[in-house]
Amino acid sequence: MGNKNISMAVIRRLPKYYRYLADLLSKDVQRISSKELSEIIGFTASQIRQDLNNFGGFGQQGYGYNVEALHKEIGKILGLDRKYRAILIGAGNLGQALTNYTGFRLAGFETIAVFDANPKMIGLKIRDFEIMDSDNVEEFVRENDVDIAIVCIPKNGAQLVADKLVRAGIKGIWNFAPIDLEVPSDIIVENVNLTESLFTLSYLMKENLEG
Amino acid sequence: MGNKNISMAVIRRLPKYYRYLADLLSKDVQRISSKELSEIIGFTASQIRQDLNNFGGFGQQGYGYNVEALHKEIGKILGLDRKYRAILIGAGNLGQALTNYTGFRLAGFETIAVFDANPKMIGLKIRDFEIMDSDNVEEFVRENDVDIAIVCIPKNGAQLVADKLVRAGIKGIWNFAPIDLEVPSDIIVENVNLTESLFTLSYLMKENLEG
DNA sequence: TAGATTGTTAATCGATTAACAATC
DNA sequence: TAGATTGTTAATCGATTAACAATC
Repeated sequence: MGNKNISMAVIRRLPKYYRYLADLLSKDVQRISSKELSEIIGFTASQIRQDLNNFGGFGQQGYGYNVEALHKEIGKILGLDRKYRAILIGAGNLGQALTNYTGFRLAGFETIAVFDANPKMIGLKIRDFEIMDSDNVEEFVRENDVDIAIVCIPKNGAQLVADKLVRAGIKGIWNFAPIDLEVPSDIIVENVNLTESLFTLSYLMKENLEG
Repeated sequence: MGNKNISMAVIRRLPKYYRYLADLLSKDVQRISSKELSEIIGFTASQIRQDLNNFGGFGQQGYGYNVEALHKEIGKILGLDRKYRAILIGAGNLGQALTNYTGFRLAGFETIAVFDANPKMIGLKIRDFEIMDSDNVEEFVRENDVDIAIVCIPKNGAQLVADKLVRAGIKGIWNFAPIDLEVPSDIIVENVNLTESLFTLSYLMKENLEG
């Protein structure tokens, strides 16, 4: 049962709800009204109620929301109760950082292999992973149950790797290459584009300095 | 002369225009119409014309846009012709990756110092930088001309560091800590929240699998 | 019960798209 | 000139906010 059309604007607010609810939970806050939450999270109370009601009536009139229950519900909505098997492609600086990134496991993602195209890297170890040859990634995805690929390679090779992954049956890509990958519409791509973020910062800095 | 109110939606599309125009330029394409650009970038032609006209009339009726000129103009709008002096705080995996990230210099950002709180890290070298003690960051910002700080530390210490930076007169923060920093409204904060990105991917994967 | 706060409908606002006169 | 395409105004669409009846 996929949900009726939830807009990306709503979806991208969900992790924020989850995070603020976890904070409240760690402070032993039992319940919270949309008004109180609005004050700490910075969305309007109205928006909070609208957002949550896309997924169900989690609150109670006159009471508000139970923090623990809501936190758990949003976790479920985000799919954090699931396990996804991931491979990482591109064991450069960023790739290594992500391999060691613990938030990854907390979200239910488990890295099962690491690949690189550089012969000097192949065979070296990152955490428990012996770096494998990128040439074998298609075969590996075919023969193992891989849900997502984390793509951390320069933009030149990225589309080619994406094509391989798609052929091998990958379901999602967490893409750090500064390029818009072209994939069939049933493959999920979530981009983290540091260049775009940096350019945005540059723009805002410039505007701010000029007044 | 700051621009009339440009929405964030428009601003976040600018880096994409810049990137696609660079691609066209590298393919020696001289001119392009909003319709042609729309086909490769995936925005509507109407939106492209609206977006660009926020900043000036860069096109010519009956002709379209000169690729090189437009690319250059957007670079200027993004402030890529400027120099910003940056420090990096938190020399862990991600911090090291960013220190070595070349796109950074291409955008006009120059790293001038690297800090870490871990005594075992202090004194070690990353690229040309001897890692300095985070305790000295406030003093350093005060005494040197620092425009932005790249914050790559765990969320616990992040607000405290941000407070120090603000006191010392920082103008912008590129924030990788998974927390919403509270800073005065004249300080620019650009967030890169890997956890939120990952949770979004998890949500979309789940929805996709469930149909 | 009275007070509080949700869930939900209606109103507003802003962003996107369509249309077309201006003009190269 | 005729054709193409912009710049810009108007129309549409979608997202946010306001309002309030339902109800705990």
